[in-house]
Amino acid sequence: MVDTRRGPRRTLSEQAILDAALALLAELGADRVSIRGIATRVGIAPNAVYTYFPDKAAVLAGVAEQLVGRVDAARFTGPARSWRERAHAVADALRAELLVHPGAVHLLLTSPMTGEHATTLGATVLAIMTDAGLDHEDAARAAHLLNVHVLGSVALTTDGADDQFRWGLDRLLDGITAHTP
Amino acid sequence: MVDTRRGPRRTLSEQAILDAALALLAELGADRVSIRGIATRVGIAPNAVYTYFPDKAAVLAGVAEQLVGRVDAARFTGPARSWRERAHAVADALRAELLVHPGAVHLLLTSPMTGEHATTLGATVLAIMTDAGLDHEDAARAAHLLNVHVLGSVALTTDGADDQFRWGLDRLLDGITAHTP
DNA sequence: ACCTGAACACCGTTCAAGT
DNA sequence: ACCTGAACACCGTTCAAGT
Repeated sequence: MVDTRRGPRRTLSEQAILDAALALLAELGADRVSIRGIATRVGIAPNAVYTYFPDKAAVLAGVAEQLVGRVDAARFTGPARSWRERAHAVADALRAELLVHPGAVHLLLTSPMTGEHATTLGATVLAIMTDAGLDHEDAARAAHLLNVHVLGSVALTTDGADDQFRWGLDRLLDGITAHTP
Repeated sequence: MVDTRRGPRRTLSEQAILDAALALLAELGADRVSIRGIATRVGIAPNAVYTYFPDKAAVLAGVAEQLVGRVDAARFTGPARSWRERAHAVADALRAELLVHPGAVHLLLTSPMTGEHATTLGATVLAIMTDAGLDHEDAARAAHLLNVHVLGSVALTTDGADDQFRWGLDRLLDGITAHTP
């Protein structure tokens, strides 16, 4: 029994679209996330998706935002732990989030991350690097470097490879430490 | 005047397919490289491409191989320059190659790099890291780390951002240096 | 082996129209 | 504003058949 009535049903929202996209991502992988698949899942015609998002890229950007939003940035603020411990922790948390969604990395590597969650997480990492003793400019570069390492590592390794990730992260943080005054 | 005859024409090869794919990549971007587009460009029916490659993924893997083959690995071997200079040089060369082909990075991040060119370039970077004084296991990790940095940086930055790339690379090499006995 | 023609099962997106 | 139906311009891939 498919509802074929037209007009608002007041049962949908942007979030419902994103939830469907995330479910598709988890079940079928990144290359199988389609507008038509999302539409079927939420029970509307394919083109009705365009009521909520301007195009597919916007949907995928929303999914990416959703994913980075799942890592709780607040856990890595404040001087309770050393900057290095916190850097390790954010990197691990983001990586773990990406590993559970196969192909999700490519979304983050493609979509320009300008959303709210991405911004706050970026600010958190920036604060960590500032705590490390870097000036504003270097802190921004270090934050970007950490991001590159996390996303690059996940994208480039098929299996787990925890060891290689952590080894690289430690070299990277050593290099940053050596650069502080 | 389109040739509609069937049978071998002896005018095509795997290389011709890859050349067409590379041209499409340069002209239209990565998401516009299609089997049908390649077929049109070389003047055959779309399905005739499957005579040369088993599927699209194989074509894209071939393109990725072609691209890494363009960086001349031999230029970075031997003890003429220090390991650090050579590490800088390979990283720059690979990055430069990826920057001229928009979207090419995603090919390297997606296709498993098992080709001949990829293998020799990997061996070259491994040798550089061995020259740095690392044992076999750490040299492999350092080589992978460099790869992650180059591909991650290119994928994650829209504009040039030479500065950020080099800064990160220097931190990374500092960290590796500090880890040598 | 190398090719064509036709088809299958998909895509993203647009347009006109209904509520 | 939110939705449907139909269409447009594409995809990758397979199958049968011709040379």
